[in-house]
Amino acid sequence: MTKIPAKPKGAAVKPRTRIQRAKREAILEAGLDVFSQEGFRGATLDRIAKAAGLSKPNLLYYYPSKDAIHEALLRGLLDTWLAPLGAMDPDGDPLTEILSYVQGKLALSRDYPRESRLFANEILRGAPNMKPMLQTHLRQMVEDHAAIIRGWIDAGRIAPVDPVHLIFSIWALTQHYADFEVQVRAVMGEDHDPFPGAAAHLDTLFRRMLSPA
Amino acid sequence: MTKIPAKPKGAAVKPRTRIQRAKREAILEAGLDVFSQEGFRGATLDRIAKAAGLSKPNLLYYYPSKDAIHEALLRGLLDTWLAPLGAMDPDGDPLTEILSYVQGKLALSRDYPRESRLFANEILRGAPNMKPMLQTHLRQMVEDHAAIIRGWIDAGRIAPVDPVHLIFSIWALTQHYADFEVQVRAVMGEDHDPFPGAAAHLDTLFRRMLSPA
DNA sequence: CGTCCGTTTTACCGAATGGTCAAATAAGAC
DNA sequence: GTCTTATTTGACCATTCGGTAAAACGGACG
Repeated sequence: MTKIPAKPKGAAVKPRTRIQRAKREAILEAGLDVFSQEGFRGATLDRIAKAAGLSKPNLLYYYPSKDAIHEALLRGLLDTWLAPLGAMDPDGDPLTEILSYVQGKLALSRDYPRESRLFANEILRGAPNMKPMLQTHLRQMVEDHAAIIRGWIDAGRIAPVDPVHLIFSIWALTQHYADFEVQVRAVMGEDHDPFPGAAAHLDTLFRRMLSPA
Repeated sequence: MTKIPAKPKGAAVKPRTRIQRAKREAILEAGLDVFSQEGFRGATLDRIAKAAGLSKPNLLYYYPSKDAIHEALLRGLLDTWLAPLGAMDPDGDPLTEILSYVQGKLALSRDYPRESRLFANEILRGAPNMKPMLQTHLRQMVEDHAAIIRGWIDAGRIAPVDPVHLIFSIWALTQHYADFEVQVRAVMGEDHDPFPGAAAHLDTLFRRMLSPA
């Protein structure tokens, strides 16, 4: 890489080199581990640094503060966590659309439990860093989906339900298997994988609730 | 109160006087506030003491450590949180039994959201202080209830479902309105009370899922 | 070689935190 | 009033925490 002029000197503002990108990625990975387990206040820079294989000052060379790491992770949640929410085709078969959304969300809980717990921790604290986003972005998303669902109901294609509470139900039921994994495993046994059973159960649940009378 | 011989000198071991009981109660109340909002690590003795109207050393006179307060609160959860679980009459009408259990649990979320969030925080951290209890007490409770439900299913009195996942569903759906209250309010609007709608929705949901075919 | 520049480390700082101690202060019991 | 015991307080401590400063390192390029 040849010398680039006008290189902003405020070290590590945007990931330029592959190395920087990799280290910042490692830090986010470590931060996700620690924040999702311990919550924001419980997480320490030392633990994150150690988990990322860096010294604390070195970590702070890439991210200027603990808050910065946390906020970067929360911003990342928008992609990993809320993007799959964007998929509900008003022209598709209602039950199929909803059921596959449910299964997709359940798969997220299985494959990205740390992200789910990070989000849960943030909400539990009162969402100090996400409230504006929830009140705008998420709210809009819910309203859009609710409108679609309401359309299906009005057309008699699924049984009538409150669309907003239906969406809450999907979130609650799927995220439960990530956020309360410890409880689920304590009840079902440590070696028992709860997800296949959960997938079948949720399919049954929503199918029966929504099948038109 | 006359002199009691062999009075254990390790100050404030068990609440003897009315005053002691009141102060310990105030501390638990303050601790519930702070722990449920901030999580274990986020809660500080200073904040708890201030919320309880005491100085920090005075607080530590009644409870020997931060852990002691936290553990006392978690022990208390068994009564406030899991006791209403004890009520499912195998000889009652299945749907009525389950639906009233659901409504009872939802009322808990409405009336004791701090307890729900305290529990959620503990589970999210991996339940370091409750795991043994979950694996014994709670597991047993779930198995007992599952057996009752399975009996109802075998008798054809409700539609077949996985009883354990059914119980998880009830917990997830009801606790969601306490633990994710901020999100619910952000989506529905701050002034909108979600609980009436939730009650109706959950009644519909479980009724449709469980009504025999 | 030296120099430049991004990176890493060592040493450190001030504030916060969980907790202690001993002295001061209520609060009965007699 | 006085003795005893329970309670409260202020001063303090060791550790941890988030963060800083500056020096040392290391590779790319002339």
